[in-house]
Amino acid sequence: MARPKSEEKRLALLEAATVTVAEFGLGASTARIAVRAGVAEGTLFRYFATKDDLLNALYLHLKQNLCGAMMLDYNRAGQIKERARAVWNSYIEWGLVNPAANKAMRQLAVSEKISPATLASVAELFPDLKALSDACFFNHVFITGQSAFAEAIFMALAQTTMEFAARGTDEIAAYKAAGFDAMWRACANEQ
Amino acid sequence: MARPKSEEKRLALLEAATVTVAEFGLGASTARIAVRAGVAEGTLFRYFATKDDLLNALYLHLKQNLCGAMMLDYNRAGQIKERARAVWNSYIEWGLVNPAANKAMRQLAVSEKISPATLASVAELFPDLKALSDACFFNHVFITGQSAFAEAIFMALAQTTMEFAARGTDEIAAYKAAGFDAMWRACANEQ
Amino acid sequence: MARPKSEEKRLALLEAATVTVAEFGLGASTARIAVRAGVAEGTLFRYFATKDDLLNALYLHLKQNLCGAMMLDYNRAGQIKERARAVWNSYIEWGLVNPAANKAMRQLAVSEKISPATLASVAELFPDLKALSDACFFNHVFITGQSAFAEAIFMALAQTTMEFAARGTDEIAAYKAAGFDAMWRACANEQ
Amino acid sequence: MARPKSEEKRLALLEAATVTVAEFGLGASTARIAVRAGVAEGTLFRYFATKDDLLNALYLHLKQNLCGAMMLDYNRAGQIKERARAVWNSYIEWGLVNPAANKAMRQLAVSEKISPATLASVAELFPDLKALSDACFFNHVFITGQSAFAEAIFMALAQTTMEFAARGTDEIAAYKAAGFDAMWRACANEQ
DNA sequence: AATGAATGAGAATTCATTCAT
DNA sequence: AATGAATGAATTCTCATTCAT
Repeated sequence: MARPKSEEKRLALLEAATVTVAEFGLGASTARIAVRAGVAEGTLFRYFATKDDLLNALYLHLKQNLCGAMMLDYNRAGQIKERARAVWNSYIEWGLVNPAANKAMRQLAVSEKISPATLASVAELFPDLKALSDACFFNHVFITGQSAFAEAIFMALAQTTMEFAARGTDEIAAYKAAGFDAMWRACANEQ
Repeated sequence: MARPKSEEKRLALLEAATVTVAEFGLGASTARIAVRAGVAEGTLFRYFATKDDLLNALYLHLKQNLCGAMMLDYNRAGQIKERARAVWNSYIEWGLVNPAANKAMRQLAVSEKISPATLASVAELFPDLKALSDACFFNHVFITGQSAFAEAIFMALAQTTMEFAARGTDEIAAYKAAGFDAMWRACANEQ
Repeated sequence: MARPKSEEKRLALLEAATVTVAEFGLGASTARIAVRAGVAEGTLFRYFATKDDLLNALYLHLKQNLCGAMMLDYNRAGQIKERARAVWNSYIEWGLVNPAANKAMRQLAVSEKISPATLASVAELFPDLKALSDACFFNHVFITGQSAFAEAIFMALAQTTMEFAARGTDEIAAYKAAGFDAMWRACANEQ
Repeated sequence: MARPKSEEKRLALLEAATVTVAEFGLGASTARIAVRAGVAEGTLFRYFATKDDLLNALYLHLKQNLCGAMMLDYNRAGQIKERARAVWNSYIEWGLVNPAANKAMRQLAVSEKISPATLASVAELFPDLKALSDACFFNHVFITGQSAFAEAIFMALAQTTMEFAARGTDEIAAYKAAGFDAMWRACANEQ
């Protein structure tokens, strides 16, 4: 092989896309992304055939990052509520530490650009999370036993909490706790 | 600028912008919006100096619509929980009846286009809603007594409920009720 | 109406496209064509929605020009052979006077860009020409009575003649006559 | 440049260029040609320094193929008319059997890409053909005795015949014969 | 006041060619 | 010798905005 395609460049492009999309929205130009990644514009298209491909790859990448962060402190043997709290806290912290990633992810989530295939890949990330939500909460949220609604509530509340926590550094811990309590009251079986 | 001649055209432009933004995202071109509104390309700019002005006006317009819908059945003399439920139901229904408006509103909400001035105007809409949230719930959500966090939770849960309710016509009522209960558990003082 | 779309600009664009395509082939860029026409590049696309549309319009335009030239001296009352010769001479002369047009036309003819609709429009140009070919020659060329083959031979020989005539100014008349004789021998009923 | 290693690859590239140019025109990308030839993008440029070089080599290659085919059945001892008919038939059949080659050749012929050197090389191909045309026909076509004009007429009529013959499989023989007769009437001394 | 023609700065994407491996 | 990653100029087309009518 002549030269292997560089994983480093791929990551640089995804990273550049993250901050550029966070700053300019989905209208962020491939030119700007390429410059920020330190590669030629043509190079971007060797790694991602179209801008939409890049955006889909970016969404998956960010979700992977997020889920990875959420599972870092995860203790399978812990109490259910404490496991949930650990995941919750990791989520909030990830968002605070990676504001651009979080912002880009939200832009992508409401856009029409994410393909069903990407959504399917995302859904398969970290089955532990799914097991957690199935196992420990949400039964009374919705009768059919499907936890998708409860999961969505979890995400929505976490997102809201994150936004408020991001405003003032002092109150982060307070928002984190209050948000978790609200989520727990809203969703959990056992109070 | 002097008051533009035709309020009717202004509304036609906002309506056209709603469906066009819902369909194409914020990249929707002014030409397309103008065509859909039945006016010439240049005419749009007699009503809104720039595209950003149009988007800001659109956001305010949609929020006004939504808030108006939420207050329609509002009975100031009712029980607190029933008042909250009425507002909740109105919100969900508005989203289901106006999917394009809801979608456009969400796109605008996560974009960078909405100015602080617009956000301030939106915040002042319908003080009754603020009073309701201040008066009746949420005290235990957050210590400082500011209800902004609780309001945001209300909106986030309503939005989530709407998305699920929109999927199947059968389960609308079930989602509406389950979502309200979750919100009430999460936020209200008195269960 | 604000301003009527200028026929003058349309013609300038077609003229510019003619010489630019003659010089650079079908790869001639829209930027170059617009500059040569003295309009902004964006303007080109207000007159022709796509480059292909422009090329189709150009083909039709050139064929109209050519056919117009061929019919200029046409005397419906003349002898058949003299009518044929007049058309032949007009064709050759048009090609010599408008080498860029002739060259562009040939490029377009062998390309895949010309749509069936354009070909149909071209076929309807100047029914007199069709009548001439039907009426006066070619019966013995092909048995089925369809004159398309004979017409194609006519065009092919004229094109060939034109190329040779274009080389030296002295021999134009000689080539014109020799070419016509060859064509007449090849195609006509009555010698 | 030293002789490149693999004649096989050179031919694969020319073959790939033939079908790719037939399909996409002269805009066919070198990358596509390389892929079709089963070699890497860069490899193409080890065999042909530039795309134009490739196109020139392709033109010469196709002409050689065609001329080779035309001379296959050539019987130097035969009757003049029969020799001419054999060449004619071989030409038509080559075009029908190799439509991509024929199409690519025509695109190249009208393009600006073919250099005088290539044209000169082509002109020297198969002196037998030249001898045939000198010897046997065309004297009355043009006074100067140069047979280039007659040759061009031969080619033009053959091309036209080929196009019509390619349309319907039934009438191939009929077109072949009718085309030859027309050519013979147009060009030959002795009827 | 309304129109829509005109604009030129970008937009995404392609491509011939080079060069490190 | 062969590869294919990298490049950046060029391409077609879009678009917000202006301005003559």
